[in-house]
Amino acid sequence: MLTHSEENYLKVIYHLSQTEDGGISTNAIAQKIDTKASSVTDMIKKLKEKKLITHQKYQGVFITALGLQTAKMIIRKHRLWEVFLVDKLNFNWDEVHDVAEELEHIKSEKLINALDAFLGYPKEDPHGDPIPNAKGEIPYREKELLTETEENNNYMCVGVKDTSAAFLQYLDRQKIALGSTFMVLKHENFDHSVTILFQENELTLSKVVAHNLFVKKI
Amino acid sequence: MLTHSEENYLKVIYHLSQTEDGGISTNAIAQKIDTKASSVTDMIKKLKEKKLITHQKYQGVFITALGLQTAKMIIRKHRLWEVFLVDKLNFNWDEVHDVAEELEHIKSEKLINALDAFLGYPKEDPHGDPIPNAKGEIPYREKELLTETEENNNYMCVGVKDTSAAFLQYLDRQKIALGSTFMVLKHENFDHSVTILFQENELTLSKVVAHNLFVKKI
DNA sequence: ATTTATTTTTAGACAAATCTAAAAATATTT
DNA sequence: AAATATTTTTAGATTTGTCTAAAAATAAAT
Repeated sequence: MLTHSEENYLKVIYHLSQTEDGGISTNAIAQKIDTKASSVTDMIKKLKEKKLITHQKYQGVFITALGLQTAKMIIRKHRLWEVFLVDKLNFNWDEVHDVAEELEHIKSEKLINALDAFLGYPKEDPHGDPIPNAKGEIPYREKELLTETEENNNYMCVGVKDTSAAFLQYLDRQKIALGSTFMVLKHENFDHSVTILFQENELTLSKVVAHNLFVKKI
Repeated sequence: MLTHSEENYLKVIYHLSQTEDGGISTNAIAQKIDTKASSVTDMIKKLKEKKLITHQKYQGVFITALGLQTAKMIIRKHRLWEVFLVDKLNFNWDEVHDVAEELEHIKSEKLINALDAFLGYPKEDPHGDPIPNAKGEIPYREKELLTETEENNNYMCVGVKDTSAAFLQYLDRQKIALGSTFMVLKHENFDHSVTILFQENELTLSKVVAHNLFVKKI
């Protein structure tokens, strides 16, 4: 049985493991959790003790198979709760993160599986991130960043990389939501902005925006 | 902002205040929380510091107006989550307590009010306990213990005093649920058992059972 | 009204999760 | 390859919530 704090660390280590190849550094974890490196070192000992990660001094952290499975179950809970908040309680997608961050620590397998069924076994959360099933399997969905797209092709928005309220609210103002479709007109070499044809209007998205929007060719 | 532990203590103090007249003793709290009197003394200092209770050494604890309102909001959350678990996730009424005990600490007013609306502003939880509204008002419902009833009158089961899984499962086996109706046939002087006519059968309930069933004359 | 019993509080300790400051190990630079 | 910089760990302190054991206050009983 893990504490809230242990679960938070494990989740961050899992996410970092997705993009990093080697071990995860103490500093990388500290930065994500917004804590001091010394606190991370302490927590590493606890997670290692519980066989969720491997670690040797001054080398990075590696997540174990047990850690991986455990992390996926936490992420499963987080994302299912997000779906609940949006689909059932009419939260906006920029309002769900903090509450889901609390709800993900509720310990009841029956609860989360019943919630999954109640929601109709959703495959993705409100930000387009995949929801692990009860076994920990993560559904794959084709997607690429808007920055990687080809001109004169049609795409559908299927996810966001940055899930900050600021970015999501920006998308709201542009009327861009998951499921929105558009044609990519032009990649601007100069500033890497992307101009799209969306709802009969030309819309230019900055490099930062384009680099945080996941799309799929249609 | 209160910790989980502070909220648990406050809730217990609230419940004890409902039945006790004078101040709530350290020991009474310790027994309910299943902890040591010294731990209670420590926590009393914290709750007093936060103006949720008043207390002077060796005298009992009294809950303040602020403490009362805070406690009601915790109970509101607990009971609304119980309704959610039973109505939406098909939990049985004997399975909801522990999970609701965790869920009640989730801190989001928006969440709880949205949940309330989603559930259709229920007045009572699955055990027949009243749910405080967003203002903290508690709907009153007429009820009495089965032990207090009159023979040859009809009653409806409207609540349980003991919410333990053991008692609730006993009621399940007898097919007694909230809303069940029956006629009280006989109060046995000898052992204070109560015989009722329920679903065309005579059923004798022990004093313990009868003393934990809330009913309403119909 | 003393003595005895119970309750409550205090004092000191411990585990969990954090911090600061300093030491140790590793990386980087010239 | 030595000097410098960065990262990581250790050591010791703090806060929260708990505990045990002893002291203090209150309640009960003879």
